[in-house]
Amino acid sequence: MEKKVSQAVIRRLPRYHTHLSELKAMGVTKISSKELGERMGLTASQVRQDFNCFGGFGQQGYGYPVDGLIESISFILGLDREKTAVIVGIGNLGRAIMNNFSFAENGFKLKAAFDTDKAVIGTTISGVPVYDASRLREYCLEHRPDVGVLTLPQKYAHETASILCDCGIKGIWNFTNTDLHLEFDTVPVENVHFSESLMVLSYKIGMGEV
Amino acid sequence: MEKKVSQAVIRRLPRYHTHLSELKAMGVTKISSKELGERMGLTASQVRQDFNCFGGFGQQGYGYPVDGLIESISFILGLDREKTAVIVGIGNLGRAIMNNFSFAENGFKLKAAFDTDKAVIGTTISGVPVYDASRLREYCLEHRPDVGVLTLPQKYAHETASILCDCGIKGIWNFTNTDLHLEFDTVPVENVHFSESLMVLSYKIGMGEV
DNA sequence: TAGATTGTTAATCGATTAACAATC
DNA sequence: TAGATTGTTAATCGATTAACAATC
Repeated sequence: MEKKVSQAVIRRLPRYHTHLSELKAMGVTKISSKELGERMGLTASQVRQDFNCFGGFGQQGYGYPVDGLIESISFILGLDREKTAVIVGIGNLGRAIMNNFSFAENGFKLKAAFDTDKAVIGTTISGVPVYDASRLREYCLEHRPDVGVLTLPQKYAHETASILCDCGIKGIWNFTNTDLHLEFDTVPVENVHFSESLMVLSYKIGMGEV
Repeated sequence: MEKKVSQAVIRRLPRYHTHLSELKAMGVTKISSKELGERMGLTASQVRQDFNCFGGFGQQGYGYPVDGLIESISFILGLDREKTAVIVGIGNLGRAIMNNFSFAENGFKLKAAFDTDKAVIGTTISGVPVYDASRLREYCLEHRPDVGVLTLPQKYAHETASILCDCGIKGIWNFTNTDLHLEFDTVPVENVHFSESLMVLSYKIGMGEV
């Protein structure tokens, strides 16, 4: 937080977090920028530059404490703060996320799900109640969730995002294969676009590039 | 293909493809770098630089033909080539991808699925046969799929990736929340890490940044 | 022709890498 | 102390933006 942290660094922070957590699970307590860099495919220099964005945490001659680093990164990313979320669209993907994804690991609590299918409305999935999608606005105005997860068909993405924004949502996690950015540009959107990812893989295969 | 295309450009190509396809569906046949840039949140200059990586396609005074651009990008990304894939792990996520994701739109044909659950082995999901995971190596050696999709539990990710690489897989589409890059660095890996994405959103929310 | 917009070169900006003194 | 590794500055590299002549 001391210095300005660039987008490029922010995008790497989750990877550091994942790798450091893995190291911690293996019982590693200290690591050098060189070792960590090798593990992640970064230069030692870059690792040190990145970590220095949020204050020197290393010890000259020894390296960085794994635990301290994880805590630091968690703080920067806001993983240690309690946040709430709702999910809209309980098809296969929505269900997959509700059943398998650990919101808790990132400090999120999934409070409610919404769908239009009468068969699921009123039920509970992984302990989360499913409501009628027509009640989304009402619910959000009352409970003020922080994040909306969009796992619904693309054609409903914009109107739903619009409702969420109206209700003061703080961020949108967008799984529909369309860009929301510009229409609602005061609300941060994080996209998970399967299709774009597979297109990049298609390119990499063709070129034999890594 | 004429000039070297940088990683940054490649990452933008799928977005151009998506936006141009949307425009085409709306009946737009020509677009200027300025308009397209505004739509996507890029400068006109950047759009022109990007397109010029693979040969000038615009017409001075008029703009770019939407169709020609889509074709060009499809060619660069290799979307027009027929590719095959297998998916390993038919939990909620695997099933979601099999049922909802259009491999065909990206030129892929999903040929087989693998799982360890006796209840699904021998069945068919969205027209794709499900085989016993123990037969993965045998299948791949015989059919030589281009891409392996990993939607299985993290702890099996590495051994499975290892088998796929042994069998000459050309690329891995990795949905497990772990990095495969370095262990198999001759095979391109494209990661879809939900957790990393949500962490970035968590950061954006905290900072109020877009 | 006049207006618009590209293709392309030059200028700027930012991110990565290298180097090294500070210090544990 | 000697060895190792950080913190940090300087150098390099690459990507984005600006500018403008070419031309449809």
